[in-house]
Amino acid sequence: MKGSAGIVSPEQALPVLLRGVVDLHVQEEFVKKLEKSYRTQVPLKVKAGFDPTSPDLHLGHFVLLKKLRQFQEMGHTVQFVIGDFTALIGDPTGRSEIRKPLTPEQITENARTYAEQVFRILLRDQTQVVFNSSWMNPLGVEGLIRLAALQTVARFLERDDFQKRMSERLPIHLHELLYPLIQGYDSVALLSDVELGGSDQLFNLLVGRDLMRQHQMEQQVVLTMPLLVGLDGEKKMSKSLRNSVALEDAADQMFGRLMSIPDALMPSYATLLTDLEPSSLASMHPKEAKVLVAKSIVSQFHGVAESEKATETFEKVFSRREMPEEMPVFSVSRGPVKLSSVMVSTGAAKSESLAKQLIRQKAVDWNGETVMDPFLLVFPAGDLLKVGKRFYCRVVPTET
RNA sequence: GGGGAGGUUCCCGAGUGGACAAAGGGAACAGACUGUAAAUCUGUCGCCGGACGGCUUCGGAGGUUCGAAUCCUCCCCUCCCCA
Repeated sequence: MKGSAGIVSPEQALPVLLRGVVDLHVQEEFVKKLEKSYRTQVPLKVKAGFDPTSPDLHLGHFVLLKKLRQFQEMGHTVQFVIGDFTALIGDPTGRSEIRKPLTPEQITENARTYAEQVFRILLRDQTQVVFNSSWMNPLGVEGLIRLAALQTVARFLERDDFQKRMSERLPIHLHELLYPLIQGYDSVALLSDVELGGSDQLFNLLVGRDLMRQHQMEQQVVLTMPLLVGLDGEKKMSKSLRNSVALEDAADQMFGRLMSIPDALMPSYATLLTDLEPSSLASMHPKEAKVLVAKSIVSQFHGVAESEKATETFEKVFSRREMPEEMPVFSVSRGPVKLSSVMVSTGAAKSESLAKQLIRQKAVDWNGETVMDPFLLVFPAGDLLKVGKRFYCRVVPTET
């Protein structure tokens, strides 16, 4: 399935490439580009930008990455833009948050970890990683002003996140208006054929089209993907809302977190994160369907074997409430020690007060028995500690 | 530049001299029930401690008070109207 086996025909490519897509501007142009590319066997340049604002990518990003990967499998090239320049601004899309500017060190560091994570999914030889500072810096103030002259304030304020902020009397900073301009200019600099983004990016992406036209270039086709709803079932997935699943998560953890999504999320997860047919899942028991989806997602990151194993562990630990086969081992002073302090040193609780609180809530098991005494003293010798539903470990005395 | 409104704990949002670590809601965490779903019920929810108590919070810095989130002064930030 992978590799540069040439460009695939539009008939074959379209159903895959359009799966899950929200907006497509403009269908005819897209088909035309695909046809031309097929005819000439020159890959399309498919751009997607990422702000190096947070170092951890999650499944929300994966929606886009997966789509990019599909383009690659159809023979096209990805332009992976790291918005190191744009990061100075922070995308105003969405909320009222005003982002703090990142230091250059943070940006470089984030960009580096990005690459690591991204190439779990994207094909290296069909990916061009670029930093937008490399053309934004040379542009200079004068260039920026010329760019700004191409768009109007009315148009930039018309987008509904700004409208909303205005009606809620929240600040809009001048530089935020510049954001779409810069993102759009990336497309000019890169001569992109297609730009992909979240559906909330539509405005930014369309500005790209506009700027290209104003630069007498062939306009990019714009394609948006839905925003993945987070584990809470309400808000979009984001790390700061703590409703996300990180691409770096271990198989077990990833599987478990996916099993906790509300049923209502299933169809969209299936469509956007797997190649499963959502309609075929509808007739299944919701839990079975969820297992299938979770397994399929996990296998894309950890392989089939690992995802099978994660499924089994999950069934064992949570459905049958048995102990997992593998668990971390911590060594602690040989005792007598307060259980509460053991909990702190194993990371099960942040402080002894909190640990005792958990004990009072009957959340702590020591060797399979619920602990009732917050002041229990223990003599660790390979004992089993369980805190809450998820924390398991074995505690051994330190050697010396 | 002029006039008005406002900045409270993770978020929203009460509180206008003591009973305030600060109502209420949300989020989060834990327990019951389950399919680690949803819904529901219960508990916890600034930090620390063998729980009495101690320490740090209400934009910032000072001040007045026995005592301030609440009063005064200066500063910073935001919103609205006018120019």
